Amino acid sequence: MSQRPSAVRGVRDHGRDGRTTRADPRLGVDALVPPVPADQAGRELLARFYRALGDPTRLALLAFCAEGERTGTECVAHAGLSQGRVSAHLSCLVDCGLLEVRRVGRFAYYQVTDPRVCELVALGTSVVADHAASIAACTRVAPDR
Amino acid sequence: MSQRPSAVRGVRDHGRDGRTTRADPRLGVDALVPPVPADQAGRELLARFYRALGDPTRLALLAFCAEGERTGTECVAHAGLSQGRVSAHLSCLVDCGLLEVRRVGRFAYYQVTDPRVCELVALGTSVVADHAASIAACTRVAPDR
DNA sequence: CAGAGATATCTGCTTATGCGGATGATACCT
DNA sequence: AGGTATCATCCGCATAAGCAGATATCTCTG
Repeated sequence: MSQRPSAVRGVRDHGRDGRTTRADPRLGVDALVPPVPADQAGRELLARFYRALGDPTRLALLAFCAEGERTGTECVAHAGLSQGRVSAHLSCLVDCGLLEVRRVGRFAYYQVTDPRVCELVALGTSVVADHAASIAACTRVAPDR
Repeated sequence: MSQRPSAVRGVRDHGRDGRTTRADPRLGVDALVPPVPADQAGRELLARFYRALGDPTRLALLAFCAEGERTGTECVAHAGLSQGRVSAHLSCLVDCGLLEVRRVGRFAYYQVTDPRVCELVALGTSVVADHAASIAACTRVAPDR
């Protein structure tokens, strides 16, 4: 079946079969393991949350609504898409906890209020800045057709 | 065209037309605006990055490779999917800066090394914990067909 | 109450993305 | 060299998810 990679081949030895582990002192204790849910359902939820951030239109709306409260109509004008589509995007962002909505009469005021959302975006932006070229080249999982 | 929402209607007045803004003292200065790129191309990159996190299989692989270096074959066994698919997932994660790969002979050792990745996952998990029900209900943007 | 504006939802279409399985390219072992 | 294991890429297929446009609701104004 699957072979064990044969140990240490001239590369610096740092573990039983030449591999680093979290116990490896080179990595330090603060390089924590990400708290990804162990159950499939939890991972599906987390994945769905990240997918909500995985659309350029929603990111633009998020930035727009971070500057202050915005009505749906203002968001439509800003996004330049159909009213129905923008409404759906906004609902999605609210459902995922990325945006809050305050309803007054026939108006809906959207705004980013959770500071974690800003941190999340800041971290993402930071990583992207370091890998822009390869991310641009990554045609995701499916080949570029 | 679009009406201006008429100002202040009994609700607490906190702005020109009853809306909060980032200048609103209630929000404080540390409630920063998320640094979403102003250009469409930059947002597309950032969105693509988040989409890489938006798949339960990739999240599972990320967690698996955070515990220490893992070979491709080990990842295949852990994910329980076809070898080709897992390989593509891993390449995607590497391209997006979420995973690093070290190649030795015919083996590829994958591992999470960037602490920002862990922070990113921790933040996401935290927000998801507060909105689990509505995220589960959010059939994304497309209606549930 | 009738008309207009603001939102949300539904329909049908198109593209993106996940999947298995085949194929190909290397590296390792005997 | 020949056989096998590891990993990457390609193919065709099925579903997810984005989009515009049409309605459907509800609210406000006159």
